[in-house]
Amino acid sequence: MKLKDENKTILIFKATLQLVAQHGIAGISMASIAKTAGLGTGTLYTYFSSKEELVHALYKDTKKCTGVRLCCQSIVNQPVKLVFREIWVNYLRYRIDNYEEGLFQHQYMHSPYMNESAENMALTQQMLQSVFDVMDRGKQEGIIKNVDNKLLFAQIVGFASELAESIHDGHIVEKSDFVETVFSICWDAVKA
Amino acid sequence: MKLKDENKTILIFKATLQLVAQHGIAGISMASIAKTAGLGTGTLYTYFSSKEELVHALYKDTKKCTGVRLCCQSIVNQPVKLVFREIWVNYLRYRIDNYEEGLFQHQYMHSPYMNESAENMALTQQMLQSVFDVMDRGKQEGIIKNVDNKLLFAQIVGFASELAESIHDGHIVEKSDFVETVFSICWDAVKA
Amino acid sequence: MKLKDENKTILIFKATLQLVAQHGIAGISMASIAKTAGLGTGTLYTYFSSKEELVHALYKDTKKCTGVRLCCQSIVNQPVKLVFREIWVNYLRYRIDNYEEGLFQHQYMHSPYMNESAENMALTQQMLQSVFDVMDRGKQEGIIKNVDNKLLFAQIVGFASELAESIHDGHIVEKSDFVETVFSICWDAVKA
Amino acid sequence: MKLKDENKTILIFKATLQLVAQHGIAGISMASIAKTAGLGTGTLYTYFSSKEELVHALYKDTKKCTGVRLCCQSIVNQPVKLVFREIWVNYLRYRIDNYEEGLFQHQYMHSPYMNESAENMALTQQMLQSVFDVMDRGKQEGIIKNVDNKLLFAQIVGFASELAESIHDGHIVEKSDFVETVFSICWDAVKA
DNA sequence: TATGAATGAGAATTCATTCAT
DNA sequence: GATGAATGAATTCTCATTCAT
Repeated sequence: MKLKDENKTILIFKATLQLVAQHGIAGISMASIAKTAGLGTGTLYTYFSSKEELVHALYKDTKKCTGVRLCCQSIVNQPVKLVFREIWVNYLRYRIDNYEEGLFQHQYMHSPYMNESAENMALTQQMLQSVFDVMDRGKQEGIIKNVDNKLLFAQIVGFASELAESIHDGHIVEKSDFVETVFSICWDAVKA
Repeated sequence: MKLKDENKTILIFKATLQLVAQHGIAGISMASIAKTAGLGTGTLYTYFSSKEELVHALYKDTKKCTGVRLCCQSIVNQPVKLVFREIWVNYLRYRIDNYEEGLFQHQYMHSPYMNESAENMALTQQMLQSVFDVMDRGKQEGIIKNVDNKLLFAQIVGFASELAESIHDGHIVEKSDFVETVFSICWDAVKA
Repeated sequence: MKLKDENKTILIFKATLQLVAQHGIAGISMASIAKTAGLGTGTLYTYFSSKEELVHALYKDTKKCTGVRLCCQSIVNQPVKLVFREIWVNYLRYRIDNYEEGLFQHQYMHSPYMNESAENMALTQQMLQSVFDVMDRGKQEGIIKNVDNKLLFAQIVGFASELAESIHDGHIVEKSDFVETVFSICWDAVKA
Repeated sequence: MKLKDENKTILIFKATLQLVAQHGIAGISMASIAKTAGLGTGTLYTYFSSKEELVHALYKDTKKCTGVRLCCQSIVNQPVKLVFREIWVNYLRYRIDNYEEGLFQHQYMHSPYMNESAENMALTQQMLQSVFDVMDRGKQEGIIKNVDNKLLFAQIVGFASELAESIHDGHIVEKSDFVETVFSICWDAVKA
């Protein structure tokens, strides 16, 4: 008896992300996913009961990864700017290196699949909180602008997203001082 | 594209944007566009020879609008910060008020339709240039960071996009000092 | 503009009945129905939203026909035996001449489609009542067995069904005195 | 069909009959049979080389049982009415108590599986003959209608079938005098 | 020109059967 | 021998496009 292969789930996820990056969420078909993953079409249904379920599961999976990347407990007590830098650069790195996931998440949220279940909402919220915590500490110390966290958050996320996209599209090329430069822009935006 | 009735073209564009906002570019069908526009399916083919052409035409149309909004010739000789503010706030306003168009453009660029014809490339470039011009002037005057324009551009576009999206999703609510606050963040990011 | 063609519904029903007679309810596919009806597969969905709906609609349609055949208002005041004979022979004729419909109804009732909606239940009940009425009159007149109507009904329906089936299968061949003979059997069964 | 475990064959037959009763012959899948029987899908193929073979084997099996029930050699020399009653009541009992088998047989005969092999034909014929023999004796004794045996047979089989079905569906409820009553109807139908 | 019924290619999904364990 | 994961052909259903009215 063959056992269900955890590995295959990853294979399917990878194939799906790749196809979404290439053709958008509109451009994926179960047939193309199966082919890309090197599986039979029927096999997909051993792991996911429908295309919809596959997409939802993938969203949850990538979202989980995003969260994990941002939360860096180890340095949480360091100076605000350092923590902030650590978090943001981590996030930026993640968005650049996992462009496909970011794109998928964005497309998912504006797709017929969008359903942002309570569960997924919670994941997002938890990710947000760790950033808000640092911001609040920065405000108390008077080194971060005293404005709605959400506005600051929009700035840092939007900037990172746009950078990742531009790099992916070849409009921006990473140079040696890239991280230094973009973080200085980011920090100036949020600092008091 | 025979322009039998300019009015109907607008009707079709509006219906398409609305549907893309609701269900993503993956979720539109000629039937649903026709129904939403209050037309027969066959009628769409009087105005566009195919679904693809419709989507491309819509992209070109919204892109043209974006460009028009950003280029404010009248004040081009005012102080850099003023011009910059004018351009960015205009853009932000546009992204907020025409959330559907922004979303459509983003989905288009990462979809099977993406074909970013030479013509569309030129449109984008032209839009960019007007912003780059101001930035260059600001650099000469020493009031804007002396870094790659594309990085600064990523910041202002990414921020505006994220704000528009957050407002649309109800995560951020516009208050009286909204524009003031977000522009101060934006300016701090780019200023020297 | 082409108008929806009532004729096509009949075409589809006929094709379906024919295929059910040939291969059973298990043996019908939308493709085969379309082909038999001389239509495109997609066309079926203009008339019925799903295979299931098609099957339900056909059941309702054939059931309605059955009811109409049995109710012969014109002779309802004639002597019991005459009315009874009229009804039963009509029914028998119907079952023989519309073997496909009878088979379909039977298969429907024992199929994944079986859902016997309240509406369909009502149709059946109404058909039953007209027979029960004659039986009751016959009992009052002392010429029909004083037993549960349902038992007598089982006899006349079961006999007719079996005859229709045997004729269809070629096991029984109708001779000149066929109706006379089978009705005498039927009447002896129910008469007091 | 390797008979590795006679027990499993029965398990499979039972599961199949149950599923056919629930969902019709159209509604059975190897997966559902395996699940209902508490076996793996692959296991079915140890006992039957294909779904088709399984269905044919089941038909043969139930048909064999039917035959056995009807042939009651012990009383074959008793008075005609007694023998006839014995056979018919046996058959009725069988149809009521094994409703699933009767339904399966009927669906089988009008399904894509219907192939009524020579072998199965012979089984049916043999069953018929034992009934025809009694009828012929009854005719000689002048106590049974002198009409084509097949017509009389249609009556007794059709009646029993309909009764079994009505009881199964809850339309008829067996009371203490049930057998007495229905046999009197049946006998009146065939008696001279 | 406007319409929506008709079409069939293509997408999602099911399922009999095979095969590795 | 028993199992259930893997497979792909077949099935249901969707949808861009055509065409009769």
